[in-house]
Amino acid sequence: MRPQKIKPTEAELEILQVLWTYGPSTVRFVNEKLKGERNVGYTTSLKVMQIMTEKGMLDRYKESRTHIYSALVEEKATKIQLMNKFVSTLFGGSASGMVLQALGNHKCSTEELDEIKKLIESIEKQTDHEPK
Amino acid sequence: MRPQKIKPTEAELEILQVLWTYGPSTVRFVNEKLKGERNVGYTTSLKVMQIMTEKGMLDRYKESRTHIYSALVEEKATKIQLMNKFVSTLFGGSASGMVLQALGNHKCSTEELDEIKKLIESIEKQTDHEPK
DNA sequence: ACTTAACTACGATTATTTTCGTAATTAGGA
DNA sequence: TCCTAATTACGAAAATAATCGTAGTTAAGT
Repeated sequence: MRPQKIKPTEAELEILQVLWTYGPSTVRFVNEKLKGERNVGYTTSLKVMQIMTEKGMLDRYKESRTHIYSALVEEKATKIQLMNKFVSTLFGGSASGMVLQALGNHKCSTEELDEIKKLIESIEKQTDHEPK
Repeated sequence: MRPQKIKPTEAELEILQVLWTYGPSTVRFVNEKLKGERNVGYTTSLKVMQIMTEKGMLDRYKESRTHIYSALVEEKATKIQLMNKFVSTLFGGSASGMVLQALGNHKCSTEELDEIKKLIESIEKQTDHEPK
């Protein structure tokens, strides 16, 4: 009953990331951004984006000679799904297990840590008042 | 300068997960576990494990007619590396960003949340006393 | 109208990963 | 010892992903 199985490849994910961050963009723009990270040809990006469009991950419209592409798959839903898979494969489905690992091995600012604490407290409060 | 680049494929990761969880195992055992999740043939598992051995991810020794395989790549280090990549691709390198997302969309027990809080506090304490 | 630069379409190649069939090997029981 | 069932080795096909060259198209400026 779920909307659809979203399973972007590595290359597709990079492109989605650009579109999510900057909004609807041309192939040229996306490719420039990707080239900031690694070496990738223009037609390579073009091809992947065409395939993504076929798959229904992207939409596009023509503006003058170029196409403007935009993401059809939603950022939040996609990340949640990828994280679910990640957590289930590597941490036996335990989100807290992953969180402990993540916090233990990344530098976080005090502000970030505070934000997490706040979230935890709000979750705990909810649980108290609405025990389901 | 790092030991090596660990980049297990999906199938390899599943196998590592079994070996990490249950310790040194036969192909038969690993394959049974995998079949609990999805359909996969015996020789398929065998082949992947042979390849992993070639790559140096697994070691094995012969016991009677069967081989006993064990993971050579360390569980913690591997997970950390995979998480780093995951966080950097999907959350712009912000671990706290991922944590917020994870906590917001998974069910965690009160105990788990408390454990996370404890960790955060201990990190904050460290930062206070050893400002680097 | 012509030229040019940018863009798209598309096929094809390469690389990687996953899968499995088949033959050879081996140990244990009849 | 011989048969059988389990196991390994190996090659190769199938599936998936990533890459790029080339040809054709288009619009903008001259």
